[in-house]
Amino acid sequence: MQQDGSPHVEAGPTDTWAGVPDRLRARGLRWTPQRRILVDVLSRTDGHVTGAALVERCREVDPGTIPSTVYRTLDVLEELGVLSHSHSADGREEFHVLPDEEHGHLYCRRCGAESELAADDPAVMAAVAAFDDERGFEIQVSHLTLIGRCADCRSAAAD
Amino acid sequence: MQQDGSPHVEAGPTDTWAGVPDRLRARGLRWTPQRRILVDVLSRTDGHVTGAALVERCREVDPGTIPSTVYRTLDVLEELGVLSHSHSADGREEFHVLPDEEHGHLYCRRCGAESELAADDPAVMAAVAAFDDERGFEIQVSHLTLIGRCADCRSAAAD
DNA sequence: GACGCTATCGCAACTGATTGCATCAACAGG
DNA sequence: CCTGTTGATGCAATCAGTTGCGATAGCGTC
Repeated sequence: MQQDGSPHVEAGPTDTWAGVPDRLRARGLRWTPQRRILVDVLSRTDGHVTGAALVERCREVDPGTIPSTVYRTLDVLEELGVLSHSHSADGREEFHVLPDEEHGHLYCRRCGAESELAADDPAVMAAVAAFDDERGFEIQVSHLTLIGRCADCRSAAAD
Repeated sequence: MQQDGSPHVEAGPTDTWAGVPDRLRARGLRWTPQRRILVDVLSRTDGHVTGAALVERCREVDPGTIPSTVYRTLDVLEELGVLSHSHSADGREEFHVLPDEEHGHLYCRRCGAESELAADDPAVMAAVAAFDDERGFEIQVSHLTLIGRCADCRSAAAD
């Protein structure tokens, strides 16, 4: 099933997940059934998911899934670089699958609207540049959650 | 004890707390012993505190303090505008006493260093201006926690 | 000063996430 | 294929914070 003769190496998302077992072993870590399930769930996930949602999705596959195992595996995978986490407006953990574009979030505290913030958004780039210039600080956009008021709510509120 | 004859109205932090009972009642809300304790603790607090720390400090005064009461009162006080909350780098709640200058936080994910970010910091102002211009979004600086790498760690790490 | 409305409290259960520890099993080496 | 090392798991306890609900009590009104 894989003798397609094509010599080039797949560098897409599929390959990212396929390489995980070996990358773990190369570090002296192990490839276990529990990790296989989580990676499987993650590979079918795009964008962001909360930790709790991942636990639940793993439980659909294996009802015996234990939360601590999931969270510990997420830590390992984050160190491996295949995902990153941030905290949503309410402080809960949110995981981002890295093959997706790195991005942060914008959250309006009045209407509750949430939108993504691409790393190449002009405002984000300006902010990143400002902190780089002024303080030499490198903002991790994937962990960025801005809380405030959106344009609609600002014009709606006179106060 | 208060006939100092001075006609001007105190507008400092002391006054902010002293006015809380009436401001609550003016909204049809109530001034209770539990709220008195929390406000007392807050008035002796400057900068930021976690919710858990506030619960503990209230317990020092009244060992019977119940967490849910504290958190609910904190919500009320936030609505009143005497404090605001944000989430620290690990997602835990952090409360800011408003009489202090509004500020955000900078957190280095490598060395763990944390520093304050004044609202009038050049980089903060540039970021706020960028989001205002580009999206009409008003960043709430008091809820701002930037995660990334500080200048020291960037130069230390070649990678 | 007593009354009644209803905001607030206390409690218990629950959610999301973390930690310590004894046990188990992945996988490298023989 | 068997064995030993040690990383990972399961479990139970714990932490931070939230929610629903019946009981209590603040405070405006009579």
